[in-house]
Order: sequence, then C-alpha cells, then structure tokens
Amino acid sequence: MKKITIKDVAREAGVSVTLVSFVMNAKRGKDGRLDCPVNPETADRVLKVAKELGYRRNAAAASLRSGRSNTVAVITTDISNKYFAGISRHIEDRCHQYGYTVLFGSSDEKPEKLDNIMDTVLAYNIDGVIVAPVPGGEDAIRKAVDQNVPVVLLDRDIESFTEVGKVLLDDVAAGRMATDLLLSKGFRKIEMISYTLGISSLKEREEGYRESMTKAGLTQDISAHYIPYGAARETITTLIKDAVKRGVEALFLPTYTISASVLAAIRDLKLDIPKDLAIVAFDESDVYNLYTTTVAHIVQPLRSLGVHAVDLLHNMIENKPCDTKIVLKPELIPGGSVEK
Amino acid sequence: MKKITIKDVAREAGVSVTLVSFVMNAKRGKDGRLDCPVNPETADRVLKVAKELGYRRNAAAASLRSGRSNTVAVITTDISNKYFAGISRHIEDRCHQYGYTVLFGSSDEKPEKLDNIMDTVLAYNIDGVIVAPVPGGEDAIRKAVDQNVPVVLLDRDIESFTEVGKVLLDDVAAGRMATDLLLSKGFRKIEMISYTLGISSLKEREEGYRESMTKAGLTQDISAHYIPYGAARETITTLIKDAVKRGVEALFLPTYTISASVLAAIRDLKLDIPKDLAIVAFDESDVYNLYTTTVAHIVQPLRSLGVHAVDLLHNMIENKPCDTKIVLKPELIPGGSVEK
DNA sequence: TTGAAAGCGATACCAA
DNA sequence: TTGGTATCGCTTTCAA
Repeated sequence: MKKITIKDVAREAGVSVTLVSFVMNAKRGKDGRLDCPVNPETADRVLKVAKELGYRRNAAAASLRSGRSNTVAVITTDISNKYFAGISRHIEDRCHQYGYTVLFGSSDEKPEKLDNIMDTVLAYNIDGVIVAPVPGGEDAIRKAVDQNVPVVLLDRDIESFTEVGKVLLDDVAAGRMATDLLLSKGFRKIEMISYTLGISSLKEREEGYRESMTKAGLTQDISAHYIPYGAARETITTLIKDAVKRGVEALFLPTYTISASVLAAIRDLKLDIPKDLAIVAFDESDVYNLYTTTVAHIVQPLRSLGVHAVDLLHNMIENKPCDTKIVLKPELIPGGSVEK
Repeated sequence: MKKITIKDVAREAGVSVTLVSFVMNAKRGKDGRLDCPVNPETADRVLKVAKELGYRRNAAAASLRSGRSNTVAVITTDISNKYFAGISRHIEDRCHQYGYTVLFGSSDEKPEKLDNIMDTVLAYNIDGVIVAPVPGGEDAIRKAVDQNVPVVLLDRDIESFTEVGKVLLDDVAAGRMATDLLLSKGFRKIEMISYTLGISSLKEREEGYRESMTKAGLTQDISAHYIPYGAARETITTLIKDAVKRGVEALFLPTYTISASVLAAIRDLKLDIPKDLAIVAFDESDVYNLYTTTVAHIVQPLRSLGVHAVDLLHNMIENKPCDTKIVLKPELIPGGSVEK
C-alpha cells in the first residue's frame, strides 16, 4: 500500500496542500464545528477524501517543520516496578487526553542509562519530560533544561534545580504518620530499615520518623538500618533476627520492596506480627491484605501524582503560569499489624 | 541554547554535511574502527567537534528522509498490569540493545483505544510493532499489516493472521500442568474460574484443564466459571462459598488477578488452604510466598517472552528468515496450597 | 575519500 | 477563504 501524503489528498479534493493542512490540524469546537478559517463544505470534502484514501499524517515531517512533536517523555527507574507502573498508567491516560504521545524509559537507577535515554528522547524533539531523578543524574537532566525543554521531577527532588517543575509526596509527613501510628498504639522501640540509595524521598521519610520519635522523647531509641537496593534475602533475615533479639518492638518500612522482603523474612523466622514485631509498610499491594494479619501501610495517591505531573508539564509547555512545586499528602491504611 | 545541526558541525570541522552524516551514523567495528568510507582522522575531528558543540541528531529529520525511525511500538492492554509491566521491561532492554527506541501504549482491552494508539504510532514511521491483541482489535492490527509494518502478536493469538509473527505461551500445557498437579495430589473435584474475555490464552488454559480432566476419566466433574474482567468482590466470594458447599476440592486460577481475588475471598470466608480448598494460581507474585500457606503456581518466562518478541520483530524488520511462531513452556512452582 | 544537491512531507508565511 | 512556496535537518544519490 502506497503512502498517502497531504499532496494526494489535496489533488483528489481539488484544493491546495495548505487547506488540507489546516483541516487536518483543526480541532472540533464544542459546537462540532472546526475552528479553522476554512469553508465548512470544503473541510468536509477534504475530511472525506482523506478518509477514503487512508491518509495518515507523517509525524516526522510535522515535527521537523514545526519544531514541536506533541510527544512527552517519561523516564522512571523501572517501568516494571509497581509504583512507577501504576503512575505511568495514569500519566499515559492523562497525556492522551491532551493529545500527547508518550515515550517511556527506565534508568535502572543508573546515571549513565538516564543520560542515554535523555539523549534519545531529546533527539525526538519532545515537548517536555517527566523524570524520576537518580543520584548522579543531574547532568542528564540539565541537558533538557539547557535545551529549554520543560522538565517535571517526579517522586524525588533535586533541590539545586529551581527552573523545573516538581511533583512530590510529602515524604516527611509519611514518615511521621507511620511513626505516630506506632507510638499511638503504645510501641516505643521503633526502628526503620531503608536503602543506601541517597534519594530525597527516602531521606525525608526517615526525617519524619526522627521528628516523631524526638517529639515523643525517644531520641535514644532512634535507629535506621540501611541495606543496598536489591539486597540478599539473608541480609534482611539476619537484620530482623538481630532486631528482635535487641528488643525492637516495631518497624517502619519505607518502600514496597523493603516491606515485601521484611515480611518474607518474618515469615521465614516464624515470627508473629504484631506480637513479636509490629509493622507499618509502604505503598499498595495485595500482599498487605493477604498476609496472615493485614498490614498497616502508607499509600501514595498514584493517580493524583500522575495527573498533576502531566498537568504541570502541560502548563509549562504552554507557558501558562502555575505552581511549579506540588506536594501531595499520603494516606494511612490501618491494619492488624499494629494492634497489640 | 541554539540548536546545533549537522551543518554547524560541518562548518566547524571544515567538511561537508555528507561526511558528518556518514560519521554520525557509522557503527564501531569490533576493532574500534568506524565502518564508513571516511578518513579516520577526519572522522575523529568530526566526532570531537560534534561533542564540543553538543550536537544531537534530529530524529524527525532523519526519519522523514530515510523512511525508517529505529523505533518500535509496544501495545499491551495495561502497562500497570504485573504481567505486561514485567514483559515490557525486558522488551525495553532488548530494544535498547538493538538501538530501537520504544513507544508504549495501553489498549485497556478496548478495540477503539487499540485503534487510536495504532494510528498514533503508525504516524511515527515505526519500524515494527509488538501487540497484545484485544477481542475486536483485528482491524487496528490489519492497518499495520497493510502498511507493511512488521507485527508480532504477544501473549494472545489471532489465528486469522498468518503474515505476522507470534510469541506465545503454551497455554494448553499450562492448563494441563496445573490440573495434573492437582490430580497427582489426589484431588478429583477440580474446577476453574476464568474471565468472560474471549482471548485465546484463557481459552487454551481451559482447554488444557479439560484435556487433563478427561484423560483422568473425570469428564463429569469438569466445570469452568466465568466472571467479568474487574468483577466485584462479592461475586467471587459468593462463587467460592457455593463451590465449597458443592464439595469442590480444588481450583485452577488462570490469571494473577483472578488468583488474588480468590485468595482474598478465601481469606474473608476464613477457609483453609488446602484443607477446604486446594489452589493452583498463575503468574508470579510476592503474594504466593507470603500467604498463610505458600501457593503453587504456574509461571511464564517473562524474560524469554520479551526477548523473543524483540528478536523476532527485528528479524522481520531486517527481512531475515526465521520462525514466525514461537511457543514457550510455562514452569510449575510447587507450594503448600496443594498438599493435603 | 569527499562534496553538491535533490528531496522526504509537513507547516508557516505571505499574497491573492 | 484560499493557494504558492520556502523551509525544517537529515540521508541519499551521483559525481568528482
């Protein structure tokens, strides 16, 4: 099947390519009329011919000439990660509403990969990019900023960037909520397990934990343990066994992957939740409902995060004035894991 | 920052744009030399200048002129679905190895959305498309075929398409494996719960179940229940309560979402696995390890499915002869849910 | 090994 | 309301 161009449509419809271009780009107003300076009858004829011929616009040509592409890029660390997969879906849906096509990429927490993906998507003349930064990925992100491509940071902040949009969770509040819940249930020796990754969200969840502990006068009990991203099962088992031995009463687990690993370790050790150890986990998962006892956890408003990220990016692309930093509140879901 | 084009690089390096184009497209041979008819010293100078100037190729221009785009599209039903999220990640990785950029889209099991996304990606001059078909989505897929864009069907087959590639799970074998496991453990009254969606993979998993039951002489016990995709919790609870009352001993659950819902229902009803009901679930999940008893389940080789899909598509794009239908074997993971 | 020039398919500008 | 045409940045012939 031969490729149909705007020229073919113009010839068949007996009009100029300009007209065809106008018609093909016109959006329908609420009255069903096309918002372009074209005779409605002519427009209808063009539309009809285009359909008959099976015309499909060549995005490359349009993008080359106009400098825009109606495409945005979304770079997370791992599209197969529950959290980012969920957000990505909402981002995709919202982008379609605006008529944007979406390019997805996974940086795998590696700055070089982020840089690589950034080069690729910038070559596509993207109109904007939503990115979950990785430690050391500042240069890659600056490339977009330098090209005047609007950037929205998602999930993690980099404070040195001020000219970009930000959509974040109130991570300090999340840490406080989790800790306060445990305190309110009478637990005192509360510790947390986190990743060695130096990302802002984890640091702030820890900050919230520290704040609440301090306010409760338990400064001497504050203790955070760090495991590498993707740590071995034994590392965690050992950590838990040791914690119980030391008389730790409760744990705050600030990511889903940490939560799942710790729950597995607790199961292996045949410990009882919450008798031996109370738990507040993070993010959503069927696991929390199906575990022997339901697990209290902090949930992030995935839909809202995704929608706000796209809305903000869209405003930046269109140069509309707007808040460039959006911080959303987490929610606490109760569960048997904190009931003494 | 002004946009740097091939012309700027040419001027600064004192060569023609042709040379620059050659150099920028040359791949390094294994000896580290560029495989293009250019003086190595000239090439080095061009490379150096390009880097200094911060040159980045304009993908739209390249695609417009060459008719290719080094881009492939991947259309699943839902990128936030565990199964497709996992596969997508492997597809993405493999595509990067070949130098392809990837466009992702979710059809949401809706033919109109599939059609919509197909129109969008075809406008991008994509080199090929990997798609999980939805019932009624034949026309959308035919659009790609008609444009001579290579197509690989993933996860679900449509038999009427013969000129496309296919990468599938041996779903009949999966159904047999699950059923045979239950039979070997002494269960007789085995039923299954499936979706009303008319997709090939579910039909074949059921076929495998029926085959095994028939071979075991239990034809009269064969019984499959159908629930709509996204069914209400109560629907499932009622179904399970009724099944136990009827003396059903075991269930084969052919997708993760069905498995999770059924496990939740069983938990709500305070039934015991496997005493009241034995279970064989589908796909991978932390849930299966963390449930009160571990859950036996069938796993699909996600990595292999993704890699094969990309390899096959690549061969089709390059017109290399190859098998166009690849069927992979599932694996059985044992668990306490079938131990009487 | 190098370069000049045509042209991919759309948009944007200007003129009618 | 319409149409003519330059142009976006690159690849691809073809010739030197």
